[in-house]
Amino acid sequence: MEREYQIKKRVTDPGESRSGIDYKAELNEQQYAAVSSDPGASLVIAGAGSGKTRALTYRVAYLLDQGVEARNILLLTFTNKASKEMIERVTELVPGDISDLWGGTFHSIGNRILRRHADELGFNRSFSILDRDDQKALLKPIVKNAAADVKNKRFPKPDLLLSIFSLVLNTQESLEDVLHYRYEYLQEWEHEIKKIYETYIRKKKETNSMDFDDLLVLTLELLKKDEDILELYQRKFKYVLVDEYQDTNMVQCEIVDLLVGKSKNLMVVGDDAQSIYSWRGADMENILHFHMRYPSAETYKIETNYRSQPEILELSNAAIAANTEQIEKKLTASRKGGEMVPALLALADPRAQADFVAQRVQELVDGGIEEEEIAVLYRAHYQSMEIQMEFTSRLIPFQITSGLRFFEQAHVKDVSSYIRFVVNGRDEISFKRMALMLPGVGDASADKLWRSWLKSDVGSSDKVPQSFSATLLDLKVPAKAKSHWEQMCYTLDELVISGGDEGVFAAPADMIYSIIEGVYEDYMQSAFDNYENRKQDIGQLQTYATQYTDVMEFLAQLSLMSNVDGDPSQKKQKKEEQKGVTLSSIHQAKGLEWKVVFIVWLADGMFPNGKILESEDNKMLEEERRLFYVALTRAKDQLYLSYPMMNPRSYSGEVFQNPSRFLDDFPAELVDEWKVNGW
DNA sequence: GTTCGTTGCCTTTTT
DNA sequence: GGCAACGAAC
Repeated sequence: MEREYQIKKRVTDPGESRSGIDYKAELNEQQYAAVSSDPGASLVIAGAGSGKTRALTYRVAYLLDQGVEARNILLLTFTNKASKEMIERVTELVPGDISDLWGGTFHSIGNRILRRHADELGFNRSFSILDRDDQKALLKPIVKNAAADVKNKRFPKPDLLLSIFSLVLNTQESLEDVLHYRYEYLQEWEHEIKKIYETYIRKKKETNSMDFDDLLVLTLELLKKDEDILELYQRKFKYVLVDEYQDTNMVQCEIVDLLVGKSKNLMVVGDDAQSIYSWRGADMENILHFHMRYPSAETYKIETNYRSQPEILELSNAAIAANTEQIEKKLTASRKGGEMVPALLALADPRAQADFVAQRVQELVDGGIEEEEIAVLYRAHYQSMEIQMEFTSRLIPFQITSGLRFFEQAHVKDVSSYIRFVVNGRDEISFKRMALMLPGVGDASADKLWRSWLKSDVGSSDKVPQSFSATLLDLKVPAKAKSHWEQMCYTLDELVISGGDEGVFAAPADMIYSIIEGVYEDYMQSAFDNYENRKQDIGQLQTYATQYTDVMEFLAQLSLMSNVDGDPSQKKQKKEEQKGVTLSSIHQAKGLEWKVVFIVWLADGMFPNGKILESEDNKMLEEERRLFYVALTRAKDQLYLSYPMMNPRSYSGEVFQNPSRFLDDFPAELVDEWKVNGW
């Protein structure tokens, strides 16, 4: 017998909120308007330091208070760090459990969706994720084998090719157009590049691997292709919120539009003045023309800056005013001024600049400012060299958001290659990485081994094998490698627990243990001079892995999480409260703030970047200026702008440098010029 | 086929 | 000044 039964939605009294938050009291008028806006589409333009994150987190709380269920909310952010922070803050705000809320970066949400439906796209659910290094490893042999002219010295390097491919995917332009409009000087190779591109795509499929761009592009493809799946997610995500909307690209924008569907309950938050990712395909048009896609959208502006001294804000506003393309808004300071006028310093050379920064930092610290409240920002990582050296010799503690991420270090990738291969038997890159660690095995032998593996019954099946050694031990390896090879095979066996007709994966942390004991410790000792440090890193990786029971989730996390966002050492760092002065690229400093900020290398050709000046592309120069704006608006109390007048190491031969043209964009009286040692 | 040493090249920003 | 690509010897 059937019986109709309905679960009724609990009705909440509109006057009383479940969390007990007094929204009107805790938010300013503009914030409140945005947070309490009606369902439907809304565009929130939130200036630097205006409490953007606050608005977004309160919006989520507000929705929950309105009776919206957590599992019906999707919160898209730009970095893992931002998503973590927001979810933590929402958890503090509302009483209920919000673990059902989907929050994360576009890439991680894409990964989550693709893991469920990869087979629809010709992939297996255990697909590997390729980082830049893996991509290069995959692409290199393709370029080598490509016909004709690739031997030519001027033929683009794999790195450049990958950037081009990435742009193609992220802008959804054709390869021909990208070459034509952005890389005119490469057009003569169009035919070869196209062939390489096609082979690269095919190879990714063959090896059951996706690169970062695929996580977006294939998600979009899936949603476009399969109406049922699209509907499933449209029904699930009744409310979609997007942070840093000014930095979304075509693909991300389309994904959002599709997911939002007919309900159109979408809130996007951003600041066009802080759009700094166009080189990654980000398109400011998305935010500038939001109302064209959502004609009924309400626009909210949040224009009170709580962060900076008025002197700093005034300077920032003046600096960005030189840009033509922007949404009109006027940021006003809520803070009182008078502490300090921003300083401008011309130093003799990079060493003198480092000297100045270090000495000033010491004075500030002696004056009672904590090191954690100070940051040194620069355009490119290599510009931090002299400062690192100076800080080190003066024993000033610092933490650096370096170019290399924790998970991208060779030894971490070595260890994970064993796991990746076991999980995804078609992962050629990982297999070869393992093989190349054996003595006497080079590219050629690795390739041979790989092909024999593929031909074997086990290797050609998508099932998880119960034993690797049963197949791999039969393969021919160079005599030198024999004993190591056997050891490796038995180690791989340990990563799988034999179950019914298919193997079952061991826990990630146990896998790492087996790998260290079985093969990697020996290898590490022979291959690296700083063996001890690396061993510690691997130990950290192992500790980190204990949080995970699902290997695939663990691997995805390794690929998607960057160092800055939250590497495994973060727990340790938290104990020490992120010790030291921060050295960071401006891109990575986005969304953060410090009491004291130094911006260094403000010389033409360094910042703005020389390549951009050469290109004479005004759009790119404007983006560069926005980057400068982002840097300026990180400062709360004190701001120091400096540049070296000479750069002896400049490889362009230009030893003397001009001050950055951005310094001409504001009236001179907005800064104090500090004269150092009579210069 | 692999490894090691030399030359010559080029330096942005990241999920 | 670092790394990739190339060429020469094991």
